[in-house]
Amino acid sequence: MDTTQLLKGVLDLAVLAVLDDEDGYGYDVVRRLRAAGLDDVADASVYGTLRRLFAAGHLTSYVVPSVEGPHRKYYGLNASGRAELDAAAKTWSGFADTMAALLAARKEVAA
Amino acid sequence: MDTTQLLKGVLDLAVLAVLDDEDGYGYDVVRRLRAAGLDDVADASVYGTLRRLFAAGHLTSYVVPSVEGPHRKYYGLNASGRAELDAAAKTWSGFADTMAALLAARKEVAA
DNA sequence: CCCACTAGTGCGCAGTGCGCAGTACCGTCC
DNA sequence: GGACGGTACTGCGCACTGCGCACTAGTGGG
Repeated sequence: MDTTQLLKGVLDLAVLAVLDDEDGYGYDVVRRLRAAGLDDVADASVYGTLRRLFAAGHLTSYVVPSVEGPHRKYYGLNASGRAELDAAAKTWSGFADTMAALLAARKEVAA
Repeated sequence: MDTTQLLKGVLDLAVLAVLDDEDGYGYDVVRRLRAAGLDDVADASVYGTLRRLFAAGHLTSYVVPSVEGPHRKYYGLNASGRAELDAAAKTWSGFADTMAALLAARKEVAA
């Protein structure tokens, strides 16, 4: 099974969740997601997601110069973002529950 | 949040799970998935998934004529399919757990 | 000087679910 | 007996989104 396909639609949620914890910039969000267990997220995906969420009006953005490299573009949740996070989390939970029920109903091959 | 995106990569798993329960044909699998809570799966997606899984060697197939409509193309899991189901279920569980942890870590806005 | 790490952007591709149209078989209703 | 609706499957092209890869650019080290 391809884990990158599982990310479809969920990466938004993951990024929102990470940013709700604390503002962050792309490179850092990638690290946090990896640390959280999403080992194989590609950086391009995260940057793209951030831009998409920003364009959708869910994020605020501000640039902070760095002493150890190029500037960092920080992103943070605004009200719309928090609402979106809430809604997405709810949708996800419902979906996950449905899948869990579907899997529980199958013959117990690997008990 | 778009539920159709959540299905990406998971539809295989859902179809495998449904077929593990009992052999079925496309039209029927759609109904079973809908009944299981996956309300908005499109039939074309299920047919496509079945063909893909069959092409991948995970399914057996046999045609059964029907007295109340066109023939039905039944699909069933073979050993490879069951192995795939097992692996996919495991992958999914791990992924779902990771997401759950990520969501649990966020500030409790909607306790 | 070249390389590695940090940080971001852009382009085009790939997988997969969906919409929609079409085919075909059956029973019913007018 | 022809139109219609439910059953059942196929095919085509589109949309979304994650990924690979190349590129820019700043910093510090061998």
